[in-house]
Amino acid sequence: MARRKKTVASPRKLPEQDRSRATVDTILAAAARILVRDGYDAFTTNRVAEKAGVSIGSLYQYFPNKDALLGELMRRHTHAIEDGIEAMAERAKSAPLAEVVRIAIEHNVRAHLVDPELHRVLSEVPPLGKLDWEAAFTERMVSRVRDAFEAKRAEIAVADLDLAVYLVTHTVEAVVHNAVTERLADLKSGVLAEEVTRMLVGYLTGKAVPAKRSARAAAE
Amino acid sequence: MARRKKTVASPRKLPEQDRSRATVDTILAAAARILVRDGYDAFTTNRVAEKAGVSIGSLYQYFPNKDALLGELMRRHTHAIEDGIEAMAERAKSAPLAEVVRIAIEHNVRAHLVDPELHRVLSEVPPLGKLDWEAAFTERMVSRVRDAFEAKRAEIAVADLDLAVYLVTHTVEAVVHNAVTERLADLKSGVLAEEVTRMLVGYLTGKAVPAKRSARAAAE
DNA sequence: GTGTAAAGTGAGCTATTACTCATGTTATAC
DNA sequence: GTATAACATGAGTAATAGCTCACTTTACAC
Repeated sequence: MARRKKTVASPRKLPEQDRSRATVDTILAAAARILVRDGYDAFTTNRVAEKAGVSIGSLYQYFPNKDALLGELMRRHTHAIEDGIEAMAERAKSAPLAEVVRIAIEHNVRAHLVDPELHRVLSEVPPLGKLDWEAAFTERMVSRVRDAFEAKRAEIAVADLDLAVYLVTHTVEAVVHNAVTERLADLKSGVLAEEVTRMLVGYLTGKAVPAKRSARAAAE
Repeated sequence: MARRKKTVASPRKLPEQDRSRATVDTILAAAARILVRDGYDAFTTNRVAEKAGVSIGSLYQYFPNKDALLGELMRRHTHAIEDGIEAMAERAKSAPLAEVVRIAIEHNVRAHLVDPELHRVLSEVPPLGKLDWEAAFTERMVSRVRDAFEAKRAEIAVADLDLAVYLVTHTVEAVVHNAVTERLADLKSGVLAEEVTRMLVGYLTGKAVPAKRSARAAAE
């Protein structure tokens, strides 16, 4: 490392022609590839430029510093995830408690399955840290879940609502996050989501929730 | 960074006199302090030596490289935690399921409350990574919980025992880990442990677990 | 076709890091 | 008291990181 003081900041120059937009994309693609394949240690600006097939000069024409490059990578990944979050929040409004929990989990699962490896690396990256990035997801989830729980207060048997929100959100985040690398099959099949839902709803309502028979038939 | 290839390795020289043992302790104390207060970026060997009030030469007399210093820090912290783990495992053997879960949580809480800040930083450190270190705790917990669950199989209503073990261990770890920074009061008072126990036991047995009025929520 | 701005280049500067080694100081052995 | 090993020092080295800048090439406007 040589210097590291600046924060993210906006691109030094906004790409105007298609050529340069392509360059930016190439750089970001190379950055992601290096991060995923070789880890953060190998993630140097020179290496990114080399792998992207452009000169470092070009890289620094569009990214004022290393953190900005990382930041843009996060921005784009986040953006790719957030499509549909509003739709889910909407669905949750008029849904029963169990469905709210299920939706929260589903959303979380979806977020983790958009380029899972990149997601994982980004969440472990030091500079802006999990504290700035992954925590942002959790925080947004927390506030949505909070709202939903308040609306369904009557159905919830837990005395301390804050604690309930904390437990639910962090359980979901952690279980799903780890499942990406440890139980991917259960994640994709929905088995894990169903099990966690049962656990959380049971806890929240204070009543046992019977297991559905396999797969996840919606029927009733 | 200049070089970084070697793995942990043992001390270059074993301190024989009290003077040098004190030096080693001072170095480790400074290392911990820097990690906790200024983060991993500030954790350079020169800085550690400076803050410890010894020369870098001395540092490298007892630690063959930077990772070894970090490794020893982890070793000592781990050691401080593991006192009593056997006693707990023993207690768990003859305990009912609910008690097994509670003991697992208690152990985890205890582990996180031995120098909580250091614990957190160590678990986020890149080199040996959470993958080598914190995961080691979880893994040991996983295997103990597995054994305990198998012994109590009859009481457990969850079909997939593997999944149950996975859910329980990762929930405990994540919830407790985050609680250190987000809900320390509930962690220390035992409220969080009780709540998580209720949630997990309810899930495992398939029956709702009534809230106790233990600890601090007096009358009924 | 010519002027101008965008896009692209890469040698090299500066800062910093992990680590060495020749040398000095203190404690123990006898 | 002296020899010897343990302990301690810190200026210096090699590697590598982030980033600059003087310069060339390409595309667009007219």
